[in-house]
Amino acid sequence: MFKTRFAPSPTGFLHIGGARTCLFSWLYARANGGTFVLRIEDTDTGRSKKEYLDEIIESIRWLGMDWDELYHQSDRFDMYRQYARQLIEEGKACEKEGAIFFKYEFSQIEIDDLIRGNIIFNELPKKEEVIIKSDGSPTYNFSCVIDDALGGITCVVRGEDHIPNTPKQILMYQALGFGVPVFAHVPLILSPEGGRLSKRFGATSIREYRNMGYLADALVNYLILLGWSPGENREIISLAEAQKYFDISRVNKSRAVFSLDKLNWLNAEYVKQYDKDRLGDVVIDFLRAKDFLPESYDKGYIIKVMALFEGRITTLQDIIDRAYFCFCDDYGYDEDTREILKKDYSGQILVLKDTLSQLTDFGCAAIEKEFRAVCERVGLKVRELVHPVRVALTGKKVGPGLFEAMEVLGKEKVIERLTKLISFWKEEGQE
RNA sequence: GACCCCAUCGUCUAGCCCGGUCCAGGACAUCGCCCUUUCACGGCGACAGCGCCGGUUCAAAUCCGGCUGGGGUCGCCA
Repeated sequence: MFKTRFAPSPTGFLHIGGARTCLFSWLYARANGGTFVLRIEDTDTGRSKKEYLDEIIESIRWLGMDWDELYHQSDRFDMYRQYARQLIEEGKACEKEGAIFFKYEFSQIEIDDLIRGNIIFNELPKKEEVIIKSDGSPTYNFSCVIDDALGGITCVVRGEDHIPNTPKQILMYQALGFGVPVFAHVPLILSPEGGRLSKRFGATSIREYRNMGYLADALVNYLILLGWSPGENREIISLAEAQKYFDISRVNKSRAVFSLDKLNWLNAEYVKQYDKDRLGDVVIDFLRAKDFLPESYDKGYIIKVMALFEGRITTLQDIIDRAYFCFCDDYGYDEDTREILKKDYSGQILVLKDTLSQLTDFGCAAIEKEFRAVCERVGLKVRELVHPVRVALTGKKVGPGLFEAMEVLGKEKVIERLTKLISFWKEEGQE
């Protein structure tokens, strides 16, 4: 039976690195039909905060992971102290300056690591380790060993920054008479600058990525690819599928640099391939969180707007920035559209307006047919009329396909906005 | 400083365990071309890599050793 765990400390938000470690641990358990435990390492009572804990739990859920057990180390202090006392009685630990120290002898220690093979330590820098602090709380190394042993964790999956802790912990397992589990130290994630993923790099917490408009499925897919590969040149893979193929021994030993470019590509890819109805729900949630959702919104309309921008946006935030005209009428014409609006096409647009207003089928195919016919009638190339009309309808120089956009906006708004452009030219002419 | 980890295109990686099929495959990014009402999407193509040295071998990205480079840890933080 496989059993793994993820043991976050609620002293900060869940960041990219932690999420990836959690993911690999979860994947390893699920790929083998095992169980997964969430253990909250809140032994540092001063630094642990409930808001961090809530954020961590929310992020893990958002990414699509679940767990079979969840417990807090802060509920188990008595137990840790009991084991420490046992060590004192056995002469393996001693009380000093109000704290309890575990004493150990040097010996060669071998770590059984699923990712990097065996790691051998020939020397340790110290010969004693604090296990119970003077305030009565346990230290990380001690509570970690006891919980992993008692919880029946078969493989400890954690970041490679814990490798130096492992020999000390193995000594504790042995002193306590527990069996030693297998380990899997996953490599760290580096920031694009090469250093550790931290303050230097803009966004590090999972929540920030959510706020920026990344899809959970895309972010998870990206994280899965960072250090592991399903092979066969596959890049797009869901959590559910990764669960089938994940093999922890194939996780890379080397550190990986976080690439926002690749995440962006994956996110755009997911936006394109996502089930339309589901994307609608996700977008609605996002817009609501951003306080951009109209009081009376129509999911069908939002799905149509998304179709308009499919292949043109990378994050959900782009909808707010670029599809503003789909939700509001109070936009002005961008500065960079001056060149397009320089020439006055009022006459031709008036013809277009009249023709379109008589159209009964306001579908994009019919609109395009009429639009081209009008161009021919007034002696303009299609491109000459397309650009000013786009500015009229969107306020922008670039945007979605014009005829599709017209269909989505509907006849009434199109006519209204064309009229507005004609009066814009009128005013310009008077100045 | 001590202990430990790592090393394939700029980046993520396949290949490495079981040497030849690899003058190293895919992807992102970049740059061209095509498509086109703009921007994109898409299609096609280009650029670009086995850190170095030595060994083993008929043959090494693949095995061994050394070097160099990068990283982690050395808290009554986790």
